[in-house]
Amino acid sequence: MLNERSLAVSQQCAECPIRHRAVCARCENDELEQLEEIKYYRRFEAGQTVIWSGDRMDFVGSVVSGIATLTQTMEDGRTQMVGLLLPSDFVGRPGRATAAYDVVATTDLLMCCFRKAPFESMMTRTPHIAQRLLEMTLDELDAAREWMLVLGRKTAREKIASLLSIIARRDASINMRQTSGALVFDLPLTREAMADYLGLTLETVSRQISALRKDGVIQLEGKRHVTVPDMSRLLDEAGDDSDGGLFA
Amino acid sequence: MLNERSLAVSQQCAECPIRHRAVCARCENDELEQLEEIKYYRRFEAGQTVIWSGDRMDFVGSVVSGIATLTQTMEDGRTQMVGLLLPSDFVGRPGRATAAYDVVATTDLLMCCFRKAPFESMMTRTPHIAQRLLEMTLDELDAAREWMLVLGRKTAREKIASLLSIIARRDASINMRQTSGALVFDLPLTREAMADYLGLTLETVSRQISALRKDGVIQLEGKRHVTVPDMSRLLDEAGDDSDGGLFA
DNA sequence: GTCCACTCTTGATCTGGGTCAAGGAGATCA
DNA sequence: TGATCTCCTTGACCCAGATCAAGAGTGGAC
Repeated sequence: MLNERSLAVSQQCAECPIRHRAVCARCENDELEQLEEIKYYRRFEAGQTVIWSGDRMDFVGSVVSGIATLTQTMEDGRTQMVGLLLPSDFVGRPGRATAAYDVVATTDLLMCCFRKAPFESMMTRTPHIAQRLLEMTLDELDAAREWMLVLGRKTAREKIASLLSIIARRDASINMRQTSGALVFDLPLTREAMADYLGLTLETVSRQISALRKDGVIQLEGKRHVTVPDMSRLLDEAGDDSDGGLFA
Repeated sequence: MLNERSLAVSQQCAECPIRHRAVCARCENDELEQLEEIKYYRRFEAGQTVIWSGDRMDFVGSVVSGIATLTQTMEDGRTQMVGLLLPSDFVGRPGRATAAYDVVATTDLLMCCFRKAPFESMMTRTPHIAQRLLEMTLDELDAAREWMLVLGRKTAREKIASLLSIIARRDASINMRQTSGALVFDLPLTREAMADYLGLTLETVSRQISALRKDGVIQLEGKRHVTVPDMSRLLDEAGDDSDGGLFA
């Protein structure tokens, strides 16, 4: 998941948000070289599944560009998105053989992968890599818990506003497309994907977005291009007291 | 959060589920002694707050006995429980100065704490402690994501059944109170706490528990003492396809 | 062009769970 | 033997969001 630390890292390294530094910003050159040897890139088209829940997973890696989602599905088809993977976010779990969630590319996606076994052995030899992964995992845990509040207690309108704030903030940090006070960005998700993230139906998502537009909280150009004239207004709609600490 | 690994650990060490081994089962004796030097116990009564969200947190630790909850609260009073801390579960975050959630003792609670600064420096010197914490954190992350599905997509009845399965399974692992095929345990939470965990109101929790009782899925003796005659029936009600991987 | 597929919007209606309200069942204390 | 408090149950009613249904853009293929 996205957070301030990984954003900072991704800004350092434009070509590849990882350059192994998202994995470990403290690595020395020889360690980076070792990582270099076991890394490879994988490219996915929008809509492609990166890995299915339950599949054998013999790599770990992180997102270079594009967006992927983590989803869980019940046997009757109900699905819940449990994570949004943005550039520099880490995927995979050292110490586990199979994937726990479906990972799907929402947009065209480039991933930087490391074969799991050598990555793990490197981890035992290079303590600060484990520490770095621990920090990242704790950030993700916080994000997941933040999202539990959204799912459990917020209204549909608040949920939409929460999601828009997250995307807006992430986009502002990465692209710096601010002019005046307004934030402008493109929604990287369909209404259905937003619904799966928010525990809503796509109709409700559509209705609430329309309502926010009607009330002037956001402006829409087409279906995906969003302008937020007043970010604090949006945060207010999201019901977030604190401005900090929230991310995807 | 509870999981199979930490359960196994807690079974090894009856007196104190940690004995530092929940922190690291691989520690050598001299490392254990170092931990011994910086450890201390704290005792809380049922209902007491261990720490408030935003407070300075200068320790990490884990639960020895009793149950605590992690909750988030919005300024209008809506609250969402984001974690249930059972014996051997870890609390606190290396590298962060303030608590992110309210931690409240639900029952009388004994915690084994370590002062944060020395614990952190020990962590950098003892790589497998960081790895152990990483494993535990990844387990918690999985649990949080599992819970996102519960919060986002399950019905009230399924939510109750999910929570009961978790508690039943945890209790079965710890206390081994199985006779015949039935599981028997006491609910460690009030209806209100269950509601906060499940994103429901306490009235709905009460109604759904009554419904499950009426339908023979569970039996109740008093308000808290539960018998599950057929665990697979309960799991079925919870809508869980897979039996594994679920915990609090 | 004009199909077709996909995504999105909007309306009408229904319903699960929230809200409000009135007790009940145990505890603890005097 | 109540008095009171906390926790829980149950009923009546209501509403936010689900469901069902009917289009409206939009864009690619031919």
